Amino acid sequence: MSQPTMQQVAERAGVSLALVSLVMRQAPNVSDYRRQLVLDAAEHLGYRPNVLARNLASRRTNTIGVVLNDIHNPFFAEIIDGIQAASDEAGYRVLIGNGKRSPSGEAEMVETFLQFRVDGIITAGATMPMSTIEAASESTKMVVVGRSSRSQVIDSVNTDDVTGARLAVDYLVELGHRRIAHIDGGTGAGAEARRRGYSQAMTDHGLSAEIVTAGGDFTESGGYHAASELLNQSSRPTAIFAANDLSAAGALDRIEDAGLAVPDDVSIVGYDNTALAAMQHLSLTTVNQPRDELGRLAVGFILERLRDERTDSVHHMIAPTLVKRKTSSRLTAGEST
Amino acid sequence: MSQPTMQQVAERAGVSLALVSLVMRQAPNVSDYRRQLVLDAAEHLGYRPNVLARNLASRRTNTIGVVLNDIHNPFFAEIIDGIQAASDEAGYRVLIGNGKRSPSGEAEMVETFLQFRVDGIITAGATMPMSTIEAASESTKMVVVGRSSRSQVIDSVNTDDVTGARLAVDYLVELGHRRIAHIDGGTGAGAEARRRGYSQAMTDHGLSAEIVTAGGDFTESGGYHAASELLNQSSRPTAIFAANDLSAAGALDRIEDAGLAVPDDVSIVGYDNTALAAMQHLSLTTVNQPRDELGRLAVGFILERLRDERTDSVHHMIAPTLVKRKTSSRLTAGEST
DNA sequence: GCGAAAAATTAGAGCGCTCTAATTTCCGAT
DNA sequence: ATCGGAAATTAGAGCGCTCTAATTTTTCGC
Repeated sequence: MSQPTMQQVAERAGVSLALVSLVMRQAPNVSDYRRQLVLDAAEHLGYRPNVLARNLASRRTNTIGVVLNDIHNPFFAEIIDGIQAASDEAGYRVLIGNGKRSPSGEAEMVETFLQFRVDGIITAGATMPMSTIEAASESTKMVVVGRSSRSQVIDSVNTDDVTGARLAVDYLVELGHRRIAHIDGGTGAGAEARRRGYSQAMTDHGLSAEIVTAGGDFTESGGYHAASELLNQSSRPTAIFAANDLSAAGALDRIEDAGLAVPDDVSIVGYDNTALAAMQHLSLTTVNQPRDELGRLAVGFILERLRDERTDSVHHMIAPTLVKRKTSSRLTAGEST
Repeated sequence: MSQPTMQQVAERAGVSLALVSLVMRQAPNVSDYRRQLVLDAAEHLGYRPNVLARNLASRRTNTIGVVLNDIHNPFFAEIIDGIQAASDEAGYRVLIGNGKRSPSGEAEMVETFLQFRVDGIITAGATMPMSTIEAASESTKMVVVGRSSRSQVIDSVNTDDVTGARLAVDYLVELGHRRIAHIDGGTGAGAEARRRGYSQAMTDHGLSAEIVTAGGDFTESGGYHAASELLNQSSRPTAIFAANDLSAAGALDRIEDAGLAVPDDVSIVGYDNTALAAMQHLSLTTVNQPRDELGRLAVGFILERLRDERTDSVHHMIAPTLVKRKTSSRLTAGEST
């Protein structure tokens, strides 16, 4: 399992170690003749640069680490696309870590990436304490995606969740709904803001008495159980605004289990506009977050910092939009009873 | 951004570099007194081991890399759980790479992991040439998951796809279906075997004349388009066996778009039994692959090799099972016309 | 054909850690 | 006190690469 080293390549090519290094780093000022000698020797030996040694010596890894709160949540997986596209363009490789939906799981992945000395870390939907993230920022460039932040040191990219939640509520009210319940995201990233947007919007519409929140956790089963709770109430809601698509899907399941129809008996609005929501079979009305753009911007912020183009923190907030699909409809007479 | 080193910790603790190294590696034979001195100094300085240097010197990374064919496919994401659980137990960290559904994307991730000198690589649903994988196995321990292999050097873990496909066809035939079409997985991992199992089963049931395969690619949109193709045929199938859940979901969408009902007009069976299929709203009849077990076994194989407990290759094949849900039903008189 | 500047190549000192071998310290037994 | 072996600690040589400074070779104007 021992691999050929630069030294061996150098010997075979009859040049110095340093020249091989220059060739491997695509440096200019290497004659075509020698370059070819080196490349041939490397090829022949099956030489593969040892990134560990290279990074140790150069103090750069050309790698961006991405810590996903939950690899099973399509929202996070979709952010990866934008991250990868932007990283590819910039010549950075991306490594992914799964936080297993727990703050400690996320923190461990951050620690792993720090030990690998990655050039930057993007956390998507992080639930770990901001202090953990700020501490990490002393060692590498950190960007938080999908979680609001007013940190003086950490950059962030996210959509305006308060507005997003309002969008959902406004729309449901417009459809005639009044008993609009919310399945929240618990301690998940963005959950608090969405909860707040929901409450504010309800209050603005004079529906503060109708505010009902069931505890979810951004998972399908969480949504399922929260919906159970809502259905067991004396006056069940005619509409549910779920904090993300996954829990909206869970709620949908529960409602259908109860023999009720969506949207005829209950309207549902999700959040994120993941591929899941777009499936025509589900066709979930939801609040769109531009995942690809979120990912691209996050990479951009890291690159800016790596190039020392900026040192003060930036908080980029994107306006969400509502995507109307088939899980929402005008309140009918029968429903309101 | 410069980090404290062992040297600095040693100076602050008033001990040698070597002693700090011993403490960091949890070596025995270090007095409690000195150990505490070192730990305090490390704590105070915010010392964090440099994995690059450690790995370079020790020639081990304690890391397993996982290359997913497609991070958006829940089947692969679910395999991660088993991999992570088993790795955690063994004290290995796991890093994930996304192959972006392309052989070259996968190969690049393998190369990245090799350059990082990970101790082992698990490829899930790999579509890259076996030769690429075998080449990589000269540098690290490789395991292939979800793709059959009879390689003399690479270990593999997968379910018996031929049998799985038969299970699906047998069941549909049992329900009275004869015009059973297949949406395949194109060049995806396992696609060939499932296609073969489908054909064999159809033939065994005397239905070789009914064999119809539409080209898919393991994605939702692929399933959607393949279903279009099938619906446009003169005699449309009464049942569709899709090569995975994602394409089954796509087919479902297309069928509903056409104003047909599932399962009343067309029965659908998927493959993988991902969380997607289990969603009650979809409730997809499908062939179960034990994702968690696949992941755990894969890690186990790597560990065995790392411990030099085995050098000859192992091909572990798990028997799939059928999970009957709501997208399949007995053929009714109306359908067969 | 000569000297100076430009281009190409190389020597060598790290990067931060591990690990073997050597050294020092500690202890109980004599 | 003294000795031997076990326990604890340390010196120092790498691991495979980068990068600055120095050296050698080439190029070109006159």
